[in-house]
Amino acid sequence: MITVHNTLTGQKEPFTPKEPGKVRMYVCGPTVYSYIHIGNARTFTAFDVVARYLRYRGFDLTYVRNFTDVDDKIINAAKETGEEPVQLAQRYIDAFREDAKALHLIEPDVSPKVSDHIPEIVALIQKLVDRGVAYESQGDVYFQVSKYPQYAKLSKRNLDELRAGERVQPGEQKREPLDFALWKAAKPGEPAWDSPWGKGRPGWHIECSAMSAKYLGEDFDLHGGGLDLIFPHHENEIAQSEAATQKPFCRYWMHCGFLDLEGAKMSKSLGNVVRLRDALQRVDPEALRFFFLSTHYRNPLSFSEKSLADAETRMEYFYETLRRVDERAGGKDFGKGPLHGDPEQFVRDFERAMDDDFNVPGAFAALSGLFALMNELLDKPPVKDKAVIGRTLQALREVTRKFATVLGLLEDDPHDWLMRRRERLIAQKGIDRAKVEALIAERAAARAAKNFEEADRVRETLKAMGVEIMDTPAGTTWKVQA
RNA sequence: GGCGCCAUAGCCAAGUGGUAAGGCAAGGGUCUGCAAAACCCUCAUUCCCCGGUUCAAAUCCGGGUGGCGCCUCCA
Repeated sequence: MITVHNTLTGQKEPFTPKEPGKVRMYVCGPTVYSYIHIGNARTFTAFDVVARYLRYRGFDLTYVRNFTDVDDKIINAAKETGEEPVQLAQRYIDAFREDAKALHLIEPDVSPKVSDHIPEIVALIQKLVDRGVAYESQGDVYFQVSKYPQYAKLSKRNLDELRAGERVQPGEQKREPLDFALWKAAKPGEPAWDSPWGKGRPGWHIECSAMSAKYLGEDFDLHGGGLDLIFPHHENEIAQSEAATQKPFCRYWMHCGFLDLEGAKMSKSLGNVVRLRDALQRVDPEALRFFFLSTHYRNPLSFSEKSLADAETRMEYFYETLRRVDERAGGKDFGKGPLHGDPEQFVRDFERAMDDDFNVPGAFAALSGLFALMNELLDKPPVKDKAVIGRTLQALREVTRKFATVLGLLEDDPHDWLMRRRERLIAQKGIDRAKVEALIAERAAARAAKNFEEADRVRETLKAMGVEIMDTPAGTTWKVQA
């Protein structure tokens, strides 16, 4: 039984989708006016793991994540670049797809764009107008909040307080301050579509109501997004959808906590926004995922170079272990027979943590135990029987594959991953590979001649260059110190 | 001001009534010509503070203190 912290109730609840065995999930995707930053990436990674785990648990999942490609910010950005807004939006949709792939995010089943769903949006607005909860005013259409008594049930705000703080923007034609735009009359040069209220474009919130209804139905199971979307975006979605359909909208609302930069908020005005694609130049994608997942999704997460380096060191441990396991036991036949211990115990621990509101940090404990045991079997086997060790290593390796599928980690070939990381570090530190190899050969000669003083001197020289050498039965290998 | 979140070892971080997961760092050990890697051991009588409820609280309640988010575009 999976439990989920539901923002609607503020509590952890048993997760029971409307239709048994089937989950319909909607995650608010990016507004494509620029590249996504690492905060966006954290949220998308969190829901990526939610989606993966629901599938792992056997649910038939329909996963929708939209692109908001019609919006004020896009129009403004396009003014600066001189592009057409649609063209700029498409450029950033393409960029997002690249970023998402690089971060190992699974593809949603549907990635709808606002610009492809104007008819659905217009129809939904019309329905709200017909029901008398929305009104036209000089080419704009507004949702009348006072007509929806349950307004603010998600964010639990006091309506009077909200009214006191609300200001009507110049040019807006609202009856009441809290009313929000469903449709905005076109201004010259802006993208516009025909509607019963004249040329215009959708307001911000309506697209999610229209598109989720189209692909998931009017009442679906899970809706996700960043913490900041609770108000007003999700609040407004609920109001629009429920006012239109006269039935409860989404049943479970999940919100991901913020990522900050060592305590400081990431914001454009501070000039400290870290783009995902820039971060991925410096750190391995899986290490970045590991970092995102190292704190529970609802808690704040603090980004720093140190935390990134730590994550990568941990990934190196995992991959180094897997490389050795594959070398020892990969593709071999150890026959049938008993195992050492119970590999399934790790699966049970993993699932118990994940079932509890997707507690990935808790699941990492199971992962740690699994890797410690693999290393123990490799280096200090507690049993003598080589077949038992081999079979157990293979079984444990299979368990890591299960976890990998859920976490989107450790999906690479271990050898490839380690080599790629080494290449990146060599490039970053500007290490002269030929010189390293020459020094290692020099040292090998010294060792062969039992001249250990000389050998140690070479080791020190390499160390000063940032290169660490390891003597193995197969010869001396080296790696770059992170 | 309103709403909400958070406060656990040097650091990161789980744990929402039954007596403190996991990781990093550190110290000791095994292994090694020396190292590295790996493994083993040690590392919070205690969970921001003060009260209360309970046989029992990091966990529930009340009151503080400190940090943060939203209330305006924001993942």
